[in-house]
Amino acid sequence: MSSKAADAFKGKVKRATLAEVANAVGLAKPTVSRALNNYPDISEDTKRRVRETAAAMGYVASSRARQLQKGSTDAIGLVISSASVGLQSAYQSEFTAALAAALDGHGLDLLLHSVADPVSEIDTYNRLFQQGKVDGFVLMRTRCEDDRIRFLTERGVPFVTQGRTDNSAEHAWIDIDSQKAFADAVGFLAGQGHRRIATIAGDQSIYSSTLRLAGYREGLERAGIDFDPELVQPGDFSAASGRLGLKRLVDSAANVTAILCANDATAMGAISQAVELGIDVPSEISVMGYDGVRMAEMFSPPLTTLSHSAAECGQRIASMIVGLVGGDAPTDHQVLLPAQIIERRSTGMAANV
Amino acid sequence: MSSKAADAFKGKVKRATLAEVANAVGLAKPTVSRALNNYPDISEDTKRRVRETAAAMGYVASSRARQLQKGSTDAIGLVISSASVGLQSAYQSEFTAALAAALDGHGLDLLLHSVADPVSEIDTYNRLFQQGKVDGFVLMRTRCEDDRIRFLTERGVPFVTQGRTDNSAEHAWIDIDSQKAFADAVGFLAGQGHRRIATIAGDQSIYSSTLRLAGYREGLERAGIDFDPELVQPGDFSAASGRLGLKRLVDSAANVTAILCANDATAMGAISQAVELGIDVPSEISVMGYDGVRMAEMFSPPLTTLSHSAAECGQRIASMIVGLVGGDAPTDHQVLLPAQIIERRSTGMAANV
DNA sequence: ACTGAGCCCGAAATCGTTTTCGGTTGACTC
DNA sequence: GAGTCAACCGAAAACGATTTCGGGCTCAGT
Repeated sequence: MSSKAADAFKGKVKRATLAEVANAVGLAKPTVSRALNNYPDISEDTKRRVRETAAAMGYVASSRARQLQKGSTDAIGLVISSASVGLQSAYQSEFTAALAAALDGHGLDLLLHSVADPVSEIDTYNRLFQQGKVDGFVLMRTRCEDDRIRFLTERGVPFVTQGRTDNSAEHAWIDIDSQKAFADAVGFLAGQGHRRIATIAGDQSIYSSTLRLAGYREGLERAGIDFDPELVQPGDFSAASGRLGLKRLVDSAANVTAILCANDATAMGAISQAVELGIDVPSEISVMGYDGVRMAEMFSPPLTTLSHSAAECGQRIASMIVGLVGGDAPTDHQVLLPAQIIERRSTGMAANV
Repeated sequence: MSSKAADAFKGKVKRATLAEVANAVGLAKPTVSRALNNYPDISEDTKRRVRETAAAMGYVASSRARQLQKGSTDAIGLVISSASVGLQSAYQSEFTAALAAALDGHGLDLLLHSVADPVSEIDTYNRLFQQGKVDGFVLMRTRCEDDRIRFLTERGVPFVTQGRTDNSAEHAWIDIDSQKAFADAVGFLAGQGHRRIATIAGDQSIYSSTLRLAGYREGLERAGIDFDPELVQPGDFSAASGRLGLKRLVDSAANVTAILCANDATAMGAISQAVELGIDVPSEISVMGYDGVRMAEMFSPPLTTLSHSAAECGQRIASMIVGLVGGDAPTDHQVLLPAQIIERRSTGMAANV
């Protein structure tokens, strides 16, 4: 039964080969190859003839063979760890989709590989590249000291990170200026009369989290507000950490009137906790997110957040990686993008001063 | 500058080849190949020796060359259309992550390809397979009459769909029993005293939407409630359609006390609209979702929904596709999974009877 | 000592492209 | 009319693995 299916399958799947096309059109393989690849030393007439028969035969060049010969893959790798957030995060998946779309524009595919065990992460990068499955990588969620980056840099594997690191001078990266964004956000909240502005931070091993925190302090300083360590709650980008953070802030009776969250998920968690505690957002407490995920708009109340374009980020990364694979120096590709405040209804004027 | 980088890159990236390993260990290529692939006709001693030197040299077989010879790719394709939801939907991305993780267990990679223009969708499937970039496909969001399915079936390309279609007897699929799920949901709501139970449907060109609607009617009938077409709002799985649907239902003064939404995003949209309209959920109106996305738990109020395991779905699909690529008949792989009600706080007893 | 059976291993072909390097043509010069 | 130069095209090698086929060994059996 199943072997019959296999036979049928094999029968139908037989692709035309270059040699067959060459034979049909009465030319040699190399000629057909060059005609199809539009080489200048083939007459227009021949090209046309070749193209026609090739099309008629439904010929599509085997990328396997082509890759073997040319040495490149036309695919770039993205490894997500199923243990941690991976695509679970709305932002990550929006970004991934944008990236895939942008890569398509360059004729590249995105090879998505999930790794269960964080320990074997490096190994996966190595294998994927050594096997010749990808020409380079895109790294998400860069950590302050990121083993992956050291490893890839050492072997000269092309990659671009989304987010900087402790030694981002050395590699290609694209990042959102989250420090400025957070400073702006604090300024925005201060402008609404808030003085007791708390933050629920992200995972501090992620470099960007430290930047966001730095931006928070910078904004405070600029607004002439003293920094109060009590108003900094730890978090990990999860909605759960938002819930917990808000509860702690409320329990601490620190008179917080506004909370700046490390990302939108955290903000949503914080709000949902607030609602449960009978605290109104924004009249009693303002909550602000970061990332501008699609869902934020539909939340109740719609989330005030700092937004940046995942699409543009994807576009930029795509052309960066193309450049890198082409031999550009990593240091030639370092891009900082701005984020802007999107005011919705989770923030408002400070209540009691 | 950049050429220097390219040189450095090329220098570092030089992989060991089979011939080199063979040379180093003093054996012929085929022997080394078979030793590495653990063929029975190679002595244990030789295998060990080969493995050791291979490891020492950091040899990793080029999958390009291997694929060319063996004819298979060890990758399966997932094409998302950037125009429509794609990975934007929380459920789709959770599912994608689960799928990637499950495929990894079978030594397969997931090739993610984004297509901007829906018209070129079929063409993309064709090219990806013809080029030999993938061994098969996973299709998400199957439509009632799905061109992709006809196309792939005709050429005997292995694929499994997530969701049935009008002629799902012919192909491999996995699906959630959304019809039963919706019938159950209606029963659940009826059990809480609701009689005016509305639904905000999904895109009716998606097969599953029709099933959900059928389940809704089935549940109504079973609960002895008359079907009222006025209580069926059109939608498209978006939060926006949830907002609109709720507004329409409220405006119609149809005394709705419960709304069953096509998916979680729609439910969240409906709730956010309700809140804006000053309608309390669930005391004035109960809202129920479907899919059980992670975010639903953190919503305010936490969403009552119908949940199914994306992880299991991914697992099953992975082994199905492996079977299909191995030559199994598509009809041998058809799986229906149940969903179960997760009661949270967006639903409650009917208010005024 | 000779034969046949296993056990190991190697030579060469193969997968389907692209590249390198020439080799025909014909037109065009002087 | 020999020589030069383009313009086109083809033969063979290359990419790096796997598979097919067959050939040395060793060792037991007679």
